[in-house]
Amino acid sequence: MMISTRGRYALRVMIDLAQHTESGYIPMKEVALRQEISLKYLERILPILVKNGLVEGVQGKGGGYRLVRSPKEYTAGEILRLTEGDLAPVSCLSKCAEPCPRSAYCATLPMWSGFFDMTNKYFDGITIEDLSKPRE
Amino acid sequence: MMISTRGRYALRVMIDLAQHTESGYIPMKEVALRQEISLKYLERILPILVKNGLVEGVQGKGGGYRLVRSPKEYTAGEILRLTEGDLAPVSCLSKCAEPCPRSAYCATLPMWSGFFDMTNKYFDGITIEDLSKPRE
DNA sequence: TCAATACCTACCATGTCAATAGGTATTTTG
DNA sequence: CAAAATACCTATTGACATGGTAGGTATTGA
Repeated sequence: MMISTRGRYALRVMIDLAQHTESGYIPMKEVALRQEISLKYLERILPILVKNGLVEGVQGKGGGYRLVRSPKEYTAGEILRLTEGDLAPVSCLSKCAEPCPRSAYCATLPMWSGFFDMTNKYFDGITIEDLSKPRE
Repeated sequence: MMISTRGRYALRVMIDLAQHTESGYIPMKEVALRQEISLKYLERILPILVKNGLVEGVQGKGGGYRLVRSPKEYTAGEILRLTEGDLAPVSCLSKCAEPCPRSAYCATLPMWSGFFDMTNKYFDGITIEDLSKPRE
């Protein structure tokens, strides 16, 4: 299990916002209802997206959230890396890991690195616009 | 983080056994020393490999473990799926998950499925023989 | 003034991970 | 036969992450 609900919910919120861009600011209450996700939990995820400049939040009546860029300018990779920390398949490749003394001769490290690269490329090749379209 | 130490250690044990096939049965004590892994922890991982027929274990003095196939006939994918359960990136794709009621219209499911397939193909394309060779 | 909203912090229950502890069963060897 | 070496088994533990919930405060529009 690599992607937790935090990253998955963040993606679904972004998709939901993309599907309602013309409606101005969207309250999370609506998104929570549509997506069947606890509002309280979403309220803990959204600040990550706000602080990193992916969405804009406006308080008060009539407030809510909206995307600050066009949906095609967000990649799934960007959103997942923010909410999940990173997409490293093993701890030694995580950005916050201390350097492994075995790395110079580790037989499996190239395999993990290759997978890591592939993972980032895969998710960076998918935009919120792609995900917002109805499925064929 | 997708792959835990269990899967990583299992791979390293298999590689170590592959690098010492000519020596008959290899005691885990030796592998633990070479790989700098706790013997007690390895002893909890090996039964998984034995029960699934990947390695053979012989008790008693002079005993140990050995591969039952040629190193090129094991894939990293096979070993990881055994020790990690499966390689599903999200819970809804895990084999032991109850069916998700949103699957028919979930906007992100195809992305996760595509990644799941890619993951399995990547690790199924790497054999223990590949990993046993010295790095270039 | 009130309602609706974002935003904030603390808390909690559950499960997994990574390992340790302390054995038993089996086999070879002296 | 005794001892050593090995696989094999089960219970326990501490740390941590996950997936929330609870209970607020701050801000804004009507």
